Amino acid sequence: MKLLAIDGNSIMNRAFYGVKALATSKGEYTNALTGFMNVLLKEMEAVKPDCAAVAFDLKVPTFRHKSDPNYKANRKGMPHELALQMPIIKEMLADMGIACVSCEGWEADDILGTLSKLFAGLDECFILTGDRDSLQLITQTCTVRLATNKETIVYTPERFREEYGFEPVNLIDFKAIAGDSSDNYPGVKGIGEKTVFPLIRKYATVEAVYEHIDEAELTAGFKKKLVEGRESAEHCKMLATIVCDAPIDSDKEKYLIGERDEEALRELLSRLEMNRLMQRLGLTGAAASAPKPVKVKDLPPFEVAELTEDVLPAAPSVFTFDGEKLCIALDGKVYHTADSALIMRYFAGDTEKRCFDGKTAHRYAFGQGGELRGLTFSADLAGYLLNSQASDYSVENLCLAYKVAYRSDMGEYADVCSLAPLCDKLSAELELAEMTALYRDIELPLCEVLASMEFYGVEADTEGIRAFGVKLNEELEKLTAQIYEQAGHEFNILSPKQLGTVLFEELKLPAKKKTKSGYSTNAEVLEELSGKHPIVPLILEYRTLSKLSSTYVDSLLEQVREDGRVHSVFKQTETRTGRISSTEPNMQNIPVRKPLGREMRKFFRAREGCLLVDADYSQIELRVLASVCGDMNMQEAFLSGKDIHTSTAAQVFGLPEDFVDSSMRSAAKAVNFGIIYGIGAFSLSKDIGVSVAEAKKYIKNYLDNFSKVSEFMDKTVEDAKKQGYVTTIFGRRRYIPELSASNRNVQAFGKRAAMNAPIQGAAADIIKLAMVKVYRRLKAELPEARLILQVHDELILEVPEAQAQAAEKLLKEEMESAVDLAVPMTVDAHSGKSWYDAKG
DNA sequence: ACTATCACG
DNA sequence: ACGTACGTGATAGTT
Repeated sequence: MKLLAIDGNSIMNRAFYGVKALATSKGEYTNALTGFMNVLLKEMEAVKPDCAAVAFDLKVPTFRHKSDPNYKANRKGMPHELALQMPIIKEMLADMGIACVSCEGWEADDILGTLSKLFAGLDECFILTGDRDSLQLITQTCTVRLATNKETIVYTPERFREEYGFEPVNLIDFKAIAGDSSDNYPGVKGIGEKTVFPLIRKYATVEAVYEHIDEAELTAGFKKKLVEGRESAEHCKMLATIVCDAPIDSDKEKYLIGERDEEALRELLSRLEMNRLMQRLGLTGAAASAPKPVKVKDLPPFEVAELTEDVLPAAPSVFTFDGEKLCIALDGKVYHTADSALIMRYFAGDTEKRCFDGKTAHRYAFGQGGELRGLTFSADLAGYLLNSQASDYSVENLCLAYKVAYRSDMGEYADVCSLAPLCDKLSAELELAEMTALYRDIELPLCEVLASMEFYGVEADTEGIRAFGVKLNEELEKLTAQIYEQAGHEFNILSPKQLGTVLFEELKLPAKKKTKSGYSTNAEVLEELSGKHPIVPLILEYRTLSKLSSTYVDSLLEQVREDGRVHSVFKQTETRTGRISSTEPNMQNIPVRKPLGREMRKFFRAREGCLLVDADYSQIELRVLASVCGDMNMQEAFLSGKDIHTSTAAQVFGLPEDFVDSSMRSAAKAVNFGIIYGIGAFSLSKDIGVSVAEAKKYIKNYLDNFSKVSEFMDKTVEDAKKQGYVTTIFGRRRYIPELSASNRNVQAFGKRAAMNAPIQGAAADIIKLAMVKVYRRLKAELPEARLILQVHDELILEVPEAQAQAAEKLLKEEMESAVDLAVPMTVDAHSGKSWYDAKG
């Protein structure tokens, strides 16, 4: 028989620290559970055992209070966030038919040892742990599978010998002398691994080492220490030895993997919102042969029929649409059709509709020269507003998360059949979370705007791009030759590994080892090295050009459609802050900061007879901050139309504005950015090239001058801790589970995210609202003008030349008046034939 | 699938 | 003692 024996504590611990903070919408922690199950399933797949057992320590983690005298003693134990997940994993394992073994007074290690003895001989045993202690258990039939952050290392006796140079069983002798800080036994003081390796390789055991201590090749000092530490070594050998006779059940049959209790598992995983795992276990979806939850089984099935002219709904209905096939659910019946004329008849009707993925339906309607009317709900958008950090807003997942029966019994119509109760539930949740207005007035109408932007796209000058690419490639070839010459040989310049070897080993440039896998060669490092060797600037140049060539020339050309335009996809449920994102291609990161890259923007242009009208908010995030924190000093700068960075510099440096020079202004600019991002002195100092102490002074001066900003940040973090989320002025939420993590860095990140979200999020709300308003006014007043792009604080229209001026005025007006805050939302607008020209 | 890098706001 | 600013997407190299 094959046994997979798992060190439950060790793997849970690894999973807890290795998997980012995860929690359910109710705040229940799930990261260790997720990590554990991922490893478990992977190992089951690899080992294919008949038996399995998970060993746990029985030291029950207690929830001691600070006033408890034992509090300190417990501090090094398990963090609460992990402790809370321990009983759950046991329940989960039980539901999976896997035995959990623990034993009063015995550690998980000992249980593993005992199991390995039980399954010795004709059986095979695989021990899964994250702890190298167990390597002593390796035998011909017992393999240790060591879980690391990346992969599982399989330790056979051969593999162990290769690495350590002695037999697995002598690991205890090694540790007895070298000690083990994590298990807290000292070994022999003053003797480390380096000294012990040759000793154990030669003599194998502690006893033998002392027997031959006179002939050993050791300095007198080491010998003395060894002799003095003899007692400790012998004691530690006992501590290091895993005991193999724990009183556990010795009936092998008891460890056979049993049947899963699918019902219980489904309920547990669904409560924990571990949807991917459910899928992996085949507990959801039409494909699952598992018995359906009673709820669904008892519901009456929908009658399925082809949609025809005479059954076009006159009453409110729900629909799904995948780009070809329309499915409508109404009164316990599902109607479906792929007939575009019929689909458009349905879409054009004013009757109330609720759906999933309204953007796709809208875009299809535009493609057919019509429109979708009467849409009052799109479930994906509601799911996104309720929890912007979920990764999947499918109907199935939403049903799971909001406890609505998913009608998997209806096969391909499962989504549409589940949709009406799901929308009801989501509407109620939006109301509870006070996001109905945000939903109704911004998010839902925006999906039509985005559909329109995707449908119209933006014209791309393929000839121009091609020619630009040719020029780049000529330059790249020259650079390649020069770089090879400087290096003395050919290599792959884009390989960080090879480049690192060339720069830091062959050319002996000073390295700061930064990344996990080797030398860091990013632009920041290379900039510093720029004067030290002529190859460095060549490489920087090569990187720049090759980025332009691969990302912005080659791949862009592939994305231009037959109509000569690129139709980016604008994702509305992607970011945690409320921004939209852009893909295929990403039109929100087209180069602009450096002159050469900026040239790219000449290739995005208005179609014949049109101009592009471009408008962007000036300092929208700082204006939002000034407004929401109520700092009159900061507001004054915006109200009087001052340059905010100069004004900030004057205050931070305590000088009149006339005395602020450009380096002071740019330092102040960095401080302003830092404030928005949740400032840290270290990063600020790195950014502007001053000492950390100096940076600290800047920050203190800033916060002293703008005291309301400081108060706002503190209060925001407080609120986030109390409620679990922060909100924007429009009520958009972002949950910050990281704030209750035990890891300090994770917590620090949570704080910064909490400070940033109300600002970045409000700016996103504002431009989204502006987009809806601009879209509506254009439709009414300048129907030939199109909103075609959004770049976070910037909107771009394509407008017939004669109407460009009017459009520019309209655009500026609507953007500036989208919200009424304590400071003006100033907008700069320009027109031009290309994006380059229109950017001003 | 992950890492390093770099493009944008 | 330790790590280091918010939010994205695309590419090429590496595992």
